[in-house]
Amino acid sequence: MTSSTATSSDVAGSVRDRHDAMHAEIRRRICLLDYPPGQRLSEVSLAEEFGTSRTPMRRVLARLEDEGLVQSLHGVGTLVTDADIAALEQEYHLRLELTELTGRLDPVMPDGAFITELDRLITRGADMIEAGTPREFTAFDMEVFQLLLQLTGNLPLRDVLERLYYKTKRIWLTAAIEAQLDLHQEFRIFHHELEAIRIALQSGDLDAVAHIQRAHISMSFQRLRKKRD
Amino acid sequence: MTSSTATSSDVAGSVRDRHDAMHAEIRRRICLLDYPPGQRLSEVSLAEEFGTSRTPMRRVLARLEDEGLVQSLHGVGTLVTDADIAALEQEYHLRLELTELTGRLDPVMPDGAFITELDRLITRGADMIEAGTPREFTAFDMEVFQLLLQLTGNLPLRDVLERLYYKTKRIWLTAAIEAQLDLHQEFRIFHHELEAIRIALQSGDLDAVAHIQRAHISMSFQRLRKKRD
DNA sequence: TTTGATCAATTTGTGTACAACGTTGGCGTC
DNA sequence: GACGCCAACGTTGTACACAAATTGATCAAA
Repeated sequence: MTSSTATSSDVAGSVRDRHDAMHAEIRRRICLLDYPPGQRLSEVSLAEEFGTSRTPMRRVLARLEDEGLVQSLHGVGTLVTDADIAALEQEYHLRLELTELTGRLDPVMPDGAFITELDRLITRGADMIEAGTPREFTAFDMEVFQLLLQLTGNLPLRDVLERLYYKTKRIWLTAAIEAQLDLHQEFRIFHHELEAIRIALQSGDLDAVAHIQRAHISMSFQRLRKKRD
Repeated sequence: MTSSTATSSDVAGSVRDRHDAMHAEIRRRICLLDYPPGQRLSEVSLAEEFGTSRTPMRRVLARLEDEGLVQSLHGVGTLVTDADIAALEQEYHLRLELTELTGRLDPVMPDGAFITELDRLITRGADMIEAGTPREFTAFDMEVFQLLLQLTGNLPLRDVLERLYYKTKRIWLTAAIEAQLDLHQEFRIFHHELEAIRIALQSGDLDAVAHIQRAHISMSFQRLRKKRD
């Protein structure tokens, strides 16, 4: 899960790896709506679950707060942040542009393992079109995102895109469910996107891959906005 | 999620404001090379200086670590991160593109107070060309950056640009000093840039302002790279 | 002199008790 | 019945004591 953390130096990163693992897991739960917006998280409960004390858990939650996924209020609790439409719009616009940048900044031509993994995901996605739940679809979407992120070697760009993804995806999902968006149609469109990306990859055109992603992110947000009216 | 985070609700943000103030101050010292790369920071000393204990200070340092300005090593200390040329190059490329975006994503037409402040800074910069020290120049550069950042209303973009600025500026400065770059020439060029920006602002062309900034960031990095050979 | 191990000192990481703060429910009064 | 006060409770923020880890010095042996 926390595979490619590349704690540059040595084995001393074991402590940091534990923190990263906790952070990734809680972030995943928030994105999968296991912790829906408004949910109150308990520092002591989470600390006990991960077999540690409040101190390290508080550091993880503080990082999630800096990333805008939770908000800690003195005397109240640590709450999963709720939808902020204005912020969501700004984050989406920025995500569009940054996604396009992945094709221009340090593009990394994928190796065989990458293609194999992508094909595996495409097949899994095809099976999921009919029988998939929203939760499974979101988990699938996360995996695809993490894979395609490797197409740029620009690490700061990766970090920013990852942050924006986790901050926008769950809000999009809650809004999509609330607006009764046709999720099965979304699955089909996503499947088409992946096939288009695969074709572009076979041509070795990473810039095209980036623009395909950009187009689909844009359209996805447009569909949601149209449905909300 | 940095400085101007509009502590949404009420006075309860006083605690958070204290943290933000400590964070901004230490970040400033790092950027001004008061804490040069490799410097070892003491949690207890900093805590005492800011009139608090290690716990809140550790949270501030953890945030600085997430931003890549320091690195904490168990049993060793908290060290100001050193130059990483490969990372610097990636950060600069990303900064270029994001700076250009400020002219397209939620551009904010400046009001009178903004122009007044810009004129004040330009005048101060002119006085500094002959008599300014590298430290004063950097502090001046920081003020200009913070002001021009207000030309975009896209908050996530602001956050990312701010992070990249503080991560790259100090490394550029150390490398510039080490490569014996002509800092007075850099001052003059910067002064010209500000006058060009002022003209573009009078035309109300925020996209031009963004491109001027982009061009100067690019050229600044090019001059440094040429000097390093 | 060089090399090696051992130990003390310093630093970050963790656990825990307590303070600060907001919420909620009950109780009393109007 | 409605409104307001207040106290008890739960939660986050802070302080401090201790554990874990690395570094540097010191000393002994080859």
